[in-house]
Amino acid sequence: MSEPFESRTRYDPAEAEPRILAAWLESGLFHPEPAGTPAENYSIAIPPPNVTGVLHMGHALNGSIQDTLIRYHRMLGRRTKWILGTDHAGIATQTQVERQLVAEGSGREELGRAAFVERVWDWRSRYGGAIVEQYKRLGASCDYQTERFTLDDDYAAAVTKVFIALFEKGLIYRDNYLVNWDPGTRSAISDLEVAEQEVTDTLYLIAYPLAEGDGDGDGDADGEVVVATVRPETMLADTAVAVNPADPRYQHLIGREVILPLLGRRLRIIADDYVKVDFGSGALKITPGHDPNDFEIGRRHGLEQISVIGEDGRMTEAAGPRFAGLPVASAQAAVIAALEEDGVLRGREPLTHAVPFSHRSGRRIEPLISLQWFMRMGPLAAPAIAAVEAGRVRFHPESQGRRCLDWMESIRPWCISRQLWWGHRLPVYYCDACEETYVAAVPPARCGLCDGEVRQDDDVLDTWFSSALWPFVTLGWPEPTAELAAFYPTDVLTTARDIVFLWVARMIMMGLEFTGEAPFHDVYVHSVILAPDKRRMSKSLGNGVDPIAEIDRHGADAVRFGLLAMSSTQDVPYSAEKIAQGQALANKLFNASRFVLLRVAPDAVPAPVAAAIEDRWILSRLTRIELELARRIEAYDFSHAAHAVYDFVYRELCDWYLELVKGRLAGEGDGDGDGDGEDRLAVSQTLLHVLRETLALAHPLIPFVTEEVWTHVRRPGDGLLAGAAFPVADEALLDPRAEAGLERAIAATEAIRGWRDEVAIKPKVIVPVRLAADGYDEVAPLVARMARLRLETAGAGGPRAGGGARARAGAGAHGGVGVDGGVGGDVLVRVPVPGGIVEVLAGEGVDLRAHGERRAKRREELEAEIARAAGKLANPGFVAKAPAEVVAAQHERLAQLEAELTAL
RNA sequence: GGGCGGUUAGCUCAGCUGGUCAGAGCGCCUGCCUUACAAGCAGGAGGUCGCUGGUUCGAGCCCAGCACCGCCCACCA
Repeated sequence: MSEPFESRTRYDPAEAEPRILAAWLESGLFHPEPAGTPAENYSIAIPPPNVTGVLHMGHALNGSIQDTLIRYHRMLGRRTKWILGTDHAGIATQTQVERQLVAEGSGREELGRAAFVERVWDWRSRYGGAIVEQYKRLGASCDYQTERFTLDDDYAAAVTKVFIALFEKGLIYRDNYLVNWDPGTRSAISDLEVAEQEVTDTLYLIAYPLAEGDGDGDGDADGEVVVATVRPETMLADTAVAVNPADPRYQHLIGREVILPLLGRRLRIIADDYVKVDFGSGALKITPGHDPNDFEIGRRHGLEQISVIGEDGRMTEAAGPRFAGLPVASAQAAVIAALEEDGVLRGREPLTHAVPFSHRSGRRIEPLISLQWFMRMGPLAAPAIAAVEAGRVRFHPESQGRRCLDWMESIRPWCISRQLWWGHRLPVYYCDACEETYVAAVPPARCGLCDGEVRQDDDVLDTWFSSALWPFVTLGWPEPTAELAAFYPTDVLTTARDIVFLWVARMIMMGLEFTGEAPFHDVYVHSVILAPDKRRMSKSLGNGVDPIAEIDRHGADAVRFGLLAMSSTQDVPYSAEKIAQGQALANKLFNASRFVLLRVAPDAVPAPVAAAIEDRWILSRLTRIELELARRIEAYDFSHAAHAVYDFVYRELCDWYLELVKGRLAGEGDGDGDGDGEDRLAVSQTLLHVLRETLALAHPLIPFVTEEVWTHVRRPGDGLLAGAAFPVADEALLDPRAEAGLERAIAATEAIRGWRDEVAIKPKVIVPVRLAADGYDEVAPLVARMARLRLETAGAGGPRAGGGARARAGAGAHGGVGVDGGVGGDVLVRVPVPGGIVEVLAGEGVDLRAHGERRAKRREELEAEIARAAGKLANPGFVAKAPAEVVAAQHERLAQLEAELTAL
């Protein structure tokens, strides 16, 4: 009713959104007081974005999904909490700050650990809040009052407690083990942070001469074994050569020795099934110190583990004086040169194979043996597997649950220590004097055995270790807080599939281990939004689309709607069209609301008043959309939910209902001349009711525009729409008869409009017709209105009271044929509509030839369809085996088609 | 090497337990500045549903094989 509606014909999100957001934040609606039980309440823990991060499309989609769920449940009256926070993101954050230091001509080593960590905190306080502000732009109704950070003191204390508990349980241990060494971050990383890439390397064939006097008794150095490798520099760490025990070429050599070129070490020839007979020469050099497979073989055969590559990416002393100190790349060249010199290089050929790369730094992984902390996962995975199998945690789609199970069932130890400074430092202390180790929250002042100094382990925990505790630590665990009691377990976890193992599986394990309950009962795994070119969005490709820029351009509702509409369970390319569709929807809703509010009496009470069939129809359709939307949201089917809202608003509400009631609102009423106050009030009440319910049901998906319009339709005492109730479908309003009637009316209207267009009748011309069709008792006037017809009664000679008054204005002025009254029974042409025909009594400029063509075409269609239906019914198999109702439906269809054909 | 998903209108995608299921948005063509919206409204054109067989009275929808495309897992130097 207020001024914007009178003047503005377009919804302006840039103007409205900040205002609405401020109102939401101020309302306190996003912050629930902890009370009630988790079963009554609804909570979601946000996947904590990296504190360094900026909002990308994945966040935007994930945020839109979570906010839709959160707002929906809040409107259902549940006490609703969306747990917000950020992740310290060890490697990512440290790298970012280090880069800054380098730019300043400094570095972390120069700063020292304490100062560096200080610097990161400083950085975080300055730039760390950016992404939270971006979530606000999206309209995310997180609990901004209780934002958490994975490195806060309380959080750190919880992490320490967990570490100690798992250590005491024997699940955390320290070991020398072959790890994925990332030369970029100069830290070990876990298997999950490694991604393989195809690389073409050179495969070198190297001859290892047989050692003398070791088997055949004649003392000759009578041969050689050729091995193949793409990493010749690692040969310096070889401790054996392996062959397949069944390989006839080598059987006689098993147990003998070869001489390692360059170093002269004697290597035993061992037999192991792992070696493939048909690959390369069938002999495999064994390097336990630098190859995962060789490491396993080495353990099986009790071989020594030699490390020739250090954590600094240079060759170690063990590589021998010629190579020690060289960077790996130069060492490779030097080794090749030396081998050639010695005449043992037997060949080289290109080999394309998969090689591990660091997800974090992009550098090629250097497998090497390192003293690290590990976590034994089997005992933790077992209860998680049971929970997923029993359906206590359900994945959507189910295939992701299967995938998660597969991973958990073959889970391996997790390397949890990282050689970084930014993170949760291990609560582990060593006494160097007596080599005692202490694992404790509070370190002993001095060693309990020898009274020596103790020092803390330098390493920090993998970021995912703390992330795994997210759903319960954010709520206050290990303290028995009110928040924990009210909101744990949470309800659903939504994410893309790339962190199902990295994060989701581990959360389930840790939740079960430390709280006895799975942290959520549903996991919704959504699409990855690809770039429009169908490749992954990436900085290096430069094909990313910035959601904030899209919000600036099209509004948050448009972006939310678009993302939800394009999402599915598989990857989807970003669709600018869907965003545009969302923007159009917001605008449509805005203008439809203007239409209502500029006409409806301010004193009208919103109430469903079924005064006419179209009222009963829209109320019935509204009820159906309410039922559908609730069903879709609860099934995590957001794409259909979005499209359902769109279709309802466009098709049913705007295209048909608003157009249908325009006349009644203008006071044409039931034709008594000067408008019908009673009917007008009824329409007003219904319109207001439908509008309010439409806003409410669309609100979880497109919160801003609905909230904006709500300010104009709300009544005294109504609060924000965000705090209003989601419409409860009133099934008493379902009205199949009204739906069938309108369905027929709409089909007839469309048929006549199509005909009009084809025979070139001017849009403004009112065409006099006689309706000779069944099923239009209640809706004939509606068809007349929408198709711009004037209904004559069969056999009558003059205009009817009902249609006459309405038709006069447009048609009379243009002098259309026969619209001056006095039309007789002469039928000009016949137009088929469902259930019969419309007899056109006269028409201005009807293109008879076009009409003829159209009729002929329709006749052809009908004949084809009749033939098909008749054919089916003539098939004895069909009649005998198909369900009776299907056969009956086919009979009815045939009858209708034939009736239409006859009428033609 | 194993597993999963996809192949439907020019483009991006819907199509539930087989029987009006051949659809939507965008794009395209035609007509309308109809007093909510011209970033709008009305109408229209456009597809042998990847290929080949099979099951069935009936198949985008089920089965088998094949061809492409994508993703995940995996220890072939």
